[in-house]
Amino acid sequence: MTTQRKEAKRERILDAAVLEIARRGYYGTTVSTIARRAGVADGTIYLYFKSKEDLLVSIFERAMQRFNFEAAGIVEADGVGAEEKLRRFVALHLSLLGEDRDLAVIFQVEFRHTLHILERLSRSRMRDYLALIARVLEQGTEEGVFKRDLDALLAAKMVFGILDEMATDWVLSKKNTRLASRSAPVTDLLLGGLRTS
Amino acid sequence: MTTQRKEAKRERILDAAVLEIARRGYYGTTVSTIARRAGVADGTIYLYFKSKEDLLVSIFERAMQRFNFEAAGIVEADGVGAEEKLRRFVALHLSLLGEDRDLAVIFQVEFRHTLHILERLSRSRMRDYLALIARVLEQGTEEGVFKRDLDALLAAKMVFGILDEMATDWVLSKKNTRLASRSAPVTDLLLGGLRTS
DNA sequence: CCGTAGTGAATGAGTATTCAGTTTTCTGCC
DNA sequence: GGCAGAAAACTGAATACTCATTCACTACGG
Repeated sequence: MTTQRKEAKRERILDAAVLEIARRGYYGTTVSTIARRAGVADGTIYLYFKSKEDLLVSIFERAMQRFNFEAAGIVEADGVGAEEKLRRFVALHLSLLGEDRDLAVIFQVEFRHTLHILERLSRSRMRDYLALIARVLEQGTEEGVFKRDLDALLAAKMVFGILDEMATDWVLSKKNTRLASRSAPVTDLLLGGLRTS
Repeated sequence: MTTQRKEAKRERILDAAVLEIARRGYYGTTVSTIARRAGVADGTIYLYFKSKEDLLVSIFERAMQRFNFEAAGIVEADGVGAEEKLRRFVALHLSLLGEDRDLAVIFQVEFRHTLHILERLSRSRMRDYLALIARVLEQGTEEGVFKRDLDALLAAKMVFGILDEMATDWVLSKKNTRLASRSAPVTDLLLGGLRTS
């Protein structure tokens, strides 16, 4: 079997897992259910993934790879100011999650299942993502547009916190709003704060 | 048995549950383990709680009652400006979680187990908590110190998002920092934003 | 001495993972 | 092309658990 065909099957299993886990939750989804949706036998799952948990982590890895790739494109753009980069970053985060509700559910809910999984995830790709935000903030202070005394990493976590809460709130809301529509108010608050200027 | 003694036993079970679930996770903790730590038989748990899930929800209810009580005290204080109220609110949130790591773990991780539980929780006490933040922001716009065009509820969610991320980050970090030490930078960013003024 | 509270072994449902057997794909040869 | 044999991929029923919940019985307090 060619590498390409194997890769495609792996993707099919991951897609099936995203769909089922988003709807029934990680513990509510059996490996059999995922296998059935992917059109393979239960045992086949274990040819591609070490365990059910490994499957969940692989969903995360695949998604974060895309997130980080796109985010890096924004951060590394030449001749773009920090403010504009931040604007784009916020829009990107909200768009990527807002365009795939199943994935959003998994990111906002299912990945937080146990301290153990959360620790594993946050130690990996998550760090890179936060570092990218921090880079934008550092650029901003260098340009003199962002405050001089900013702790870039801490501030990056706050930026992430806002985006994360927007996503969770959207996932939980029944209303049919677009997540990306919150880009502007989020950026405004981040840049200008609550105070009147 | 007096109501008081019954209440005390219920509290003991809740305390035991907080401790065990924080350490092993909800799914990693058996009802037997909780019973053993509380010094009661397995069956006794079911005299006080409908199910294991009800136990988790009861932990949330008990904690949120305290949170909301203390938060309401801040929001309803007479003769205090919105900026100062926000400062106090941030400090309160970070202190309450920072002083009880087990409870913090449960809040930041275990409560988010399934969409189902999260929905249940966010529809109840969580709403009130957000509403309290929103009230402070509204007061600020009325006073003219906060921006006029603020969507108070949306901004409240952003405030909450930052606090929530600070707490999660603290829970996941091995370092021995105090969560409350982040009060000042959080408040600064919220009030003044990233931009130089 | 009775009703309330508590007990903990038994139940029964659920399911991740394995593995002996089957099918498909690949390889080298005519 | 086509074919045998080997290797790789796949299958799904059986295994080997784990645990929430129940309930017949016991102990206790008023």
